[in-house]
Amino acid sequence: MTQLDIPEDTAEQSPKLGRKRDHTRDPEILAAALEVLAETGYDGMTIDMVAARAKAGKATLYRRWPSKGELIIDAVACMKQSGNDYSRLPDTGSLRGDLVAMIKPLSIKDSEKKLQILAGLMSMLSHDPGLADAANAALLEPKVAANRVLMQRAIERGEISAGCDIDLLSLITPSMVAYRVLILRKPVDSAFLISLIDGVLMPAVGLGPSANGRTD
Amino acid sequence: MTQLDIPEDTAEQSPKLGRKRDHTRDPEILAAALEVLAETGYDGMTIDMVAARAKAGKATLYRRWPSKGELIIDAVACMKQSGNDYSRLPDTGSLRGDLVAMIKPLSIKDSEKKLQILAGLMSMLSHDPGLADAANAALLEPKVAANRVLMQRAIERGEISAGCDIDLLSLITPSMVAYRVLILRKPVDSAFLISLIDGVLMPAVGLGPSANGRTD
DNA sequence: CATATACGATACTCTTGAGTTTCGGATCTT
DNA sequence: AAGATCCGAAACTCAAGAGTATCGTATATG
Repeated sequence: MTQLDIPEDTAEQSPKLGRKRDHTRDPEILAAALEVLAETGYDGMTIDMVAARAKAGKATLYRRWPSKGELIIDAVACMKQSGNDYSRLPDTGSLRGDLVAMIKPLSIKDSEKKLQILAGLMSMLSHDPGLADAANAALLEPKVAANRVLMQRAIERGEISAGCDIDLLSLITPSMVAYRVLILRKPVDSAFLISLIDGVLMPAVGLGPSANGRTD
Repeated sequence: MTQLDIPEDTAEQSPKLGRKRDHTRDPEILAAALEVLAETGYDGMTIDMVAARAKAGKATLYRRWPSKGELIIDAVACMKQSGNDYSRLPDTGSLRGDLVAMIKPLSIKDSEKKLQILAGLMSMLSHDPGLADAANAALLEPKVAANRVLMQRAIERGEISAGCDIDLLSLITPSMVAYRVLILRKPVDSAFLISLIDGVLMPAVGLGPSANGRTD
């Protein structure tokens, strides 16, 4: 259990004899598992649901993964690839500009889907630390890391004080978005995110209402 | 379903004839349900577990609640009474003093227990809005409301600007504590909470590092 | 003491879902 | 075309848990 690295993706064993091809269906199956997981939660989700969603046979899933638990661990771990791409971050010259540039409808939808998956796993996180780390690494940490990089760059260019608690501040937006989506069940819009930037983050890094290039 | 008010607590019907007493066991049973819920989550929890924990028979639970779902709805709704008492809030004269005065080991333990209960319910909140509202009202909103009152008083005494987004700021501590407990699974200590107060909340309300009575 | 009621324990039914097996058909290799 | 292998569908086994029913007991009333 709790094997989180993904040793096989494509081209797993040596293709010996006449068979169609290797586990090419894996991506569809894992995507189907994530969809069902987001919709019904881990306990509500059944293997038959995943198989039907992927238009695959239940036996196919069990030929590939030993159990339901391993399947979802694999599915969550594989999320690190899919979803939003945080490898090329905006660089507008100001921290506020960078943070605002991160607000995109696609990014919001991606966050909401990831949070639904997280909600489906939540009750297991306390009992399986490995799954908790994997879920965090795949679902939340990418966004947190992006925030951290933007703030670190702002420190390096002398825009904000080096005394800021970057590790703390980079968690604020993700945690507030999670609260709003999962608990309050309100939509996340750019107005909410701008409020966080201007009402919380900018003051916290020492850039008060008059210390930046806002036009409002 | 989703009947959230609690019409009976003690003295429910007219005691007609010779029976021991009415549903005096209700509090123990509901407390047991909350314990099991926090430990195993809604789906992992069984009626037998709750009955055993409360040293009651399974039939007793079904004589009192029609289903497992109704039992936990009742249990969550009844949490509004128990737990920390936010009716008498500190009044130290300064917002920072009030916020710091709210930090107590007992309050932290209470929050962590409530968050475990929340985690156990999380996957159902998307499918049952009534349960989501009840869980929020019982588990998180009391603390949020307390924060809001403290900030509102700071506005009224002229300590902070009336332009602060109090409804937003009062969510920061709860959401960050939830993130830390449920996702990062790190302990909540006073150092973390002080960091939030001094590194996030105070700057956001316009009380920078030199504008308050801190001695550090 | 007699009676009625609520309780705890336990045995029971019934549904659901995890995991297994079987089988016919499709596809790739040779 | 022949053979080997993988796949999807569906029938199957098995365990667990929700909810029900029964029974002996304890207790309060009268």
